[in-house]
Amino acid sequence: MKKKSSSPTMKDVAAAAGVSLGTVSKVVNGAPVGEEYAKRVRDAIKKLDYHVNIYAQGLKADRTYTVAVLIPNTAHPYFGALTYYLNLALLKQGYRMLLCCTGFDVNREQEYINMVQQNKVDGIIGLTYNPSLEIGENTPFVSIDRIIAPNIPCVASDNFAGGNLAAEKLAALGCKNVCFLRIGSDLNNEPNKRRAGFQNGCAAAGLSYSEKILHDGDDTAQFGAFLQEHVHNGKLDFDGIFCVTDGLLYDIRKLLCEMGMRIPQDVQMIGFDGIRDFFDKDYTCSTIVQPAEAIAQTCVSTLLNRSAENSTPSLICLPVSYAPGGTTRD
Amino acid sequence: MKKKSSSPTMKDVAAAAGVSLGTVSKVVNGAPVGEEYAKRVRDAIKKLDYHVNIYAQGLKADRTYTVAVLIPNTAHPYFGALTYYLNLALLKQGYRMLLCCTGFDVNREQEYINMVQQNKVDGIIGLTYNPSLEIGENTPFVSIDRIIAPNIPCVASDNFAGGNLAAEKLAALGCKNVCFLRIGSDLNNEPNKRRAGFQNGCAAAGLSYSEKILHDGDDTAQFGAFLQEHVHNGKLDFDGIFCVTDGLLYDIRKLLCEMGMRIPQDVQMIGFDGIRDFFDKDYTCSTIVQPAEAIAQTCVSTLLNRSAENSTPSLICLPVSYAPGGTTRD
DNA sequence: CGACAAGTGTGAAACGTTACATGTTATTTT
DNA sequence: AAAATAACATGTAACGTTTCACACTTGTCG
Repeated sequence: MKKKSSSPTMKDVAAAAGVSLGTVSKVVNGAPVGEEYAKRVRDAIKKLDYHVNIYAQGLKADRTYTVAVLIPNTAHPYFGALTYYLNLALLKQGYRMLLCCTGFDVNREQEYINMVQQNKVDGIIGLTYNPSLEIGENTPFVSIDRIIAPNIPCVASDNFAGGNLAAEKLAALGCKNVCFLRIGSDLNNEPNKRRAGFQNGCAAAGLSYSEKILHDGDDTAQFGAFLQEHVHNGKLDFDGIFCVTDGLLYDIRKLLCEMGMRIPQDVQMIGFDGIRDFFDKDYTCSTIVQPAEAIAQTCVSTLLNRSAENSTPSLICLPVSYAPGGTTRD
Repeated sequence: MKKKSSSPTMKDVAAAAGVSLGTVSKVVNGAPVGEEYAKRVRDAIKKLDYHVNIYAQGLKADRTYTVAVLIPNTAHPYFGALTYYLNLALLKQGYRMLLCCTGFDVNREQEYINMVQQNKVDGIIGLTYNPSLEIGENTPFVSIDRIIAPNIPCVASDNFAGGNLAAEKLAALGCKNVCFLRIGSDLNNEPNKRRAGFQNGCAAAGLSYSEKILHDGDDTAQFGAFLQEHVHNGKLDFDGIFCVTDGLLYDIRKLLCEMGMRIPQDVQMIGFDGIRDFFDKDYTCSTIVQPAEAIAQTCVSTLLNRSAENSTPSLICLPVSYAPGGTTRD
């Protein structure tokens, strides 16, 4: 017995419409076909509920309508949001998304890239940390937040402007002594420009600047020790803190609360990312908002148009904005 | 000029090893091959850096090593974590993951299912809300948190036990008057058993029980109004609150803080899901922890072994646990 | 009126793999 | 020692598309 559930093929459509295989293919792919034939084919397609087999298509045409997305971990709200918007933008363009979570593991990043290249995806969008990633010439790649090579487009929000904006806001909110906190890799990636932007803004506004920077693998308890050192007469030396991400802000907020500091009464805090609550409504802290949806859309359009215009800029910066979220007095 | 970058094919390997195409195929697929030949083939594969073309394989073998995952929105921490662990579990089994974010849209759920079925994925893992989902007979499906049909396995954590555990913990922490808060669809899905479990636990521990339940689309401000009604002489009627998810807990906590209530001094709160902080270390609130990693692994193993043993139970419940996270006095 | 071009349908040959029927050895049985 | 039987390599026919050379129809022009 023949498989009942097997989908109809182009051959079936051709037979039903009384035309040849090639004609059906042309109709499916929008090649010029006489109206009378085209109609017969379209009717047959509808009647049989025919859909092209992407594996046959991919084999023949080297075109798979599939894009691989490399992201560290979807469990992090910002990366999760980025993934969601990438999925949406790809869907809108008729592309499927192969998700590859790298878990911040530089080896897994490379393994995934090798894997998806053999799988002949149409392109890769990656937020990676491997400083010496090897990407095949034949697979279009768009990078997020990290400049990998001159010929690989990088999409990021304007991190320098964001850092600058945080300083301006803290100054406008009455802060005098501010502090920058960061943890993360020391790569020369875009988010690390937040610090320079913040320093620039502090200098312009005449704010007193301090900082504490930890690296991957450092014990975050060092932030607690640092903050303790800066308490005098029960008061914190800083009246404003800029955290490199909202995630870090949560942790620092917890530490400060345990130290008896009130937020925003005693210290005002600004984070970076723009993470929102469960209902996607309010921001969970005062924050510099990255335009996640715009970043995702830009990645997708850059990737899909890459071959079209070969004058793609190597860095595309998208504007950030400020949103109050309870950790500042506005 | 021929495409330089095109990958080597089985034919190239066969030529390099001096054997036939079929022999290479056997080696690749683990069929019995003479050791001498096998070695020649393995060497050639390594030398040419050959990898099978999954599109040719999928076309011929109807086996694609790809699983589609339907999830509402990866931007939500719990769904994001589930996605991450699913990705990991699938990778470990050699499967690729096609991500399909449905945005809680029942129509998109159905569209995605239709799409991935035509794309001949090997199976689907879905956390869906459409009460009348149509799933083709030929595509294995494993459902999360929702019983769709008797022949479709459902993986969920033990929601009833979790609700019960929340009541036990609140009682042990000294609560007398507790309240259950929920918002969401009214589907007969597994998470909705949290309420019954909590009621059961309250009755067993002699706690006074109240509840406020909102439905999809309701204005969450109603929770604020409800809580305001239950303030007498500046004190809240409840000394313990069980929120149906951690996400809801965050919002309620924010409301209570704005009302001047201190947590956990005035009210103790327990959520459900087990969302952790940015560094995957601490819990962000006291919570009933769903074993996200175990759920993901169970989904994958159930899906991949489904045809093997056709005696798969229709509901697989995984144990939950309690974790303090600052919103209770422990 | 014959030739030529433009437009468009047709059939066959790929794409890289797997499966199955054949061949070819090497090994065992009587 | 001849025959039967393993064991395993080979070649070929699919799988469902796309593409390309070719054929056929029309219409146009000298």
